[in-house]
Amino acid sequence: MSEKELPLREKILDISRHLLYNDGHTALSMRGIAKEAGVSATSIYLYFDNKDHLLHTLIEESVEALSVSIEQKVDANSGVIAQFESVIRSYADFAFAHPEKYQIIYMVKSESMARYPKEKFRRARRSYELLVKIIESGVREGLMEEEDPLTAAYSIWAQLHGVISVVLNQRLDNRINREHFIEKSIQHIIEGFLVRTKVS
Amino acid sequence: MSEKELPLREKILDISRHLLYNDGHTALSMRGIAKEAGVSATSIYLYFDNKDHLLHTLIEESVEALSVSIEQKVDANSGVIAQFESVIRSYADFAFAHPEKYQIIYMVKSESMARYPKEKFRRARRSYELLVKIIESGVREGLMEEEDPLTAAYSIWAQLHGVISVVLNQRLDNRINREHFIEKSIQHIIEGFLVRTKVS
DNA sequence: AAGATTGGTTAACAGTGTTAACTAGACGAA
DNA sequence: TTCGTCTAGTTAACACTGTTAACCAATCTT
Repeated sequence: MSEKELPLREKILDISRHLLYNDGHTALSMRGIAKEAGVSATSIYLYFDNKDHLLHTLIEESVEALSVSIEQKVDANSGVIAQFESVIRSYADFAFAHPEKYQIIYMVKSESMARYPKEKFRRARRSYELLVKIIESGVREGLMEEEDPLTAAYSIWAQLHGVISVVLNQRLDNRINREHFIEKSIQHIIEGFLVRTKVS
Repeated sequence: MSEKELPLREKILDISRHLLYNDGHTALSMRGIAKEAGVSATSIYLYFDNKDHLLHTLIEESVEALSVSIEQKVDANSGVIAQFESVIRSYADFAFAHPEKYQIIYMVKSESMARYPKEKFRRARRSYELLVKIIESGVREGLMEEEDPLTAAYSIWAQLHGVISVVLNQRLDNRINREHFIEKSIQHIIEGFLVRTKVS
C-alpha cells in the first residue's frame, strides 16, 4: 500500500488528539480510537499502558510543542520588554493556533493529573525559568518592580491562561468581540507588570 | 426515624457535590451516588432526567451561591474603588471558601456544557452587570480608563479565574507561597485597571 | 529448520448510563 | 370498604466503557 501508513503508535496519537478536541474527553474511548484506526481496541495497549498513559503522552507532546514554540520566537538579542512581550504573545499565539494541543494540557483535569508523574513537569518548568530570567533582567534594568520574579511569572501565566481558556471554552459573552477581548487582556497583563510611567 | 432524612433529591445533590470534589468528575457514577444514598441507581432518574441534568443542577446551584455571595458583600454606599475591590475579593473568597462549589462551575467542561441550556447563564450574567456598572462609575469619576466596560469586566473575571483555577488545581510550583501568589495576583489585577498615578 | 520476538487478534470481566417494566404503599372517591 | 390512581421506589436488561488473559500468525535470528 502506497498510503501514508505511519506507524500505529503515531496514528493513535493523531486520532486521539482529534477525537479529544472534537468530541471532548469523556467521549474519548479506547474502542472509538481503535475503530478510527481500523484496529482492535486492545492493540492500543501494545503502545500505551492504559488510557491515562495515552493522555499523558498527549500532554507531554503538547507541552513540548508549546515550549519549543515559545523558545523559538523569543529573541535573546532584543530588549527586555520586547522579550517579555514576545513570551506572552507566543504563549497566546500557540494556544489559538493549536487549540487542540493547548486544550489537552489543561483539559484532563486533576483526576487524571494526580496520576501524572511529577518529574514530567520539568519540561514545562523550563519555560517558566525563561520568563523568570526575563523578569529578573527587567528588574535589574529598572523596568519592572518585582520582589519575587517566580511568583510574578506564575501570576502572569495564570492570568493569561484564564483569558485563553475563557475564549477557547467559549464562555465569552456574545456581545464581546473575541479579538478585542484578547488584545485588551494581553495589553493589560503586560502593562500591569511594567513600571508605571505617566505618559500623557 | 428521627434521623435527618432530608428529601432524596437534596440528598443526591449533597452526595454528588462531595463525590465530585473528592474523587473528580469522571469518578462520579450514578451507581456510586445511589449506593451512598442507600437507594437504587434508577431512583436518581425520578428527580433528574440524566447525569447531565444532575450536573447542570449543581452548576446552577453554585452559580446562584456565588452571585448571592458577591452581591451581599458589595456595599453600594462605599466608594467606587472599594466596590470594585470588593467584587473581586468576594469572588476569590468564595472560590477558596467553597472550592467544591466553585470547581463545579468550571469542572464540567465543554462536552457537557454544550448541552447546557444557554438561558441558564442569565443568573451568572447579573454579576457581570454589577461589575460593569461599577466600572462605568469608575470611568465617569476618572478613576479608570475603559472604552468598553463589558470587555473589561470579562477580562478581569478571566484573569481572576485563571489565578484561582491554578491554585485550586494545584498547578502551582511548590516553591511558591500560595497566599502570597493569590494576594499579589489580585493586587495586580485590581491596580492594573486603575488609572496610573505616579506616587513616589 | 527451530525458537523467539513482534504485532496483532478474540473472548471475557467488571463497571458505566439509561430504559422498561414492575411493585408496594398512600390517598381520594364510589 | 373497595376500586382506581398516583408516588416513590424497585429489578432486569441493553449497549457501552477500560482492561486483562490467552491466543495466533507472521517475521527475524541462529
